[in-house]
Amino acid sequence: MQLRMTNQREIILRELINSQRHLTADELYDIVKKIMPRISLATVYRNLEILSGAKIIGKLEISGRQKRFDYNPSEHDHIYCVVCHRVDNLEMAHKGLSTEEFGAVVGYAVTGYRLEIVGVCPECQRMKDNKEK
Amino acid sequence: MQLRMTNQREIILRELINSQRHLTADELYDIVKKIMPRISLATVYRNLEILSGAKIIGKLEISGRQKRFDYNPSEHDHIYCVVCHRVDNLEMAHKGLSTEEFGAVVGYAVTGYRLEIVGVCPECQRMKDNKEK
DNA sequence: CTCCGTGCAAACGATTTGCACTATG
DNA sequence: CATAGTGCAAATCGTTTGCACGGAG
Repeated sequence: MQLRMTNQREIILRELINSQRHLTADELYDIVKKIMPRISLATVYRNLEILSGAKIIGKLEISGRQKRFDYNPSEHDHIYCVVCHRVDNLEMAHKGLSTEEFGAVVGYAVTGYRLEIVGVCPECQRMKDNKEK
Repeated sequence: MQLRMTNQREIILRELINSQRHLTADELYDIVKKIMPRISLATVYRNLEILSGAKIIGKLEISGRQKRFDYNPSEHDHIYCVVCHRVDNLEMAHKGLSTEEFGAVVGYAVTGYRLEIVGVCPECQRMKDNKEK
């Protein structure tokens, strides 16, 4: 199955990048609808899923209910506002700073952080090994 | 408004702690239903919300669609299995280790991490200042 | 007795899916 | 011209809420 560059996919991608923000599917839908009024929300969802699967954009599954999509697909950390729920990027260039210093760089008043290491647990490694035999 | 220790609240809390796992509301509901068959899922949701608000348990809003609740209310990091979606605790005692070393301690094969710093963004700080004047 | 907590069902918000149609490569 | 993608509506999933009743303090 190969990717086709449809009109709607192109506009969705372009508007996400132009926004320079971490939009939810429906925020992006509102923007794209102004350009292509007959587009459906389902199309936006489908394309965001496909584009993040292809590593063309990033997907954020953190900080609350709605997924947000990141115009920048490369690895980097995020900073989240508990009041308005916006998410900003943190450049890896500042690695080694404390969370407070990290926040200060982008003007945030830091109250905490969430760290989740991701991987495969011992049980699932074992199951995988068994399958490969 | 003060907290009452009802039968259902007691069982919900006890079973979450006994499990020593990070359960979703419906996983915990399945467990509790065996002990108290007429309990409703809404009661489980309400109590988990109240107990985490009172810092008696922790709430995890990361790693995917469903919230998970943590029997351990104190600050600590988590490690997430991409295959079975379980979440384990990481003890702060190991601070200073790399993410890979962190994973090795608990037997995980680490593939990455998610870091989100939490705070108040510059705009929201300004709004707050204005309100206080 | 007060009023917090409960069970039930219905409502809700975000996301996904089945279907017939369209259009890319 | 094959088949990936679309628009629409309905379905689904996790969670919340309104309401009348029940029980803890």
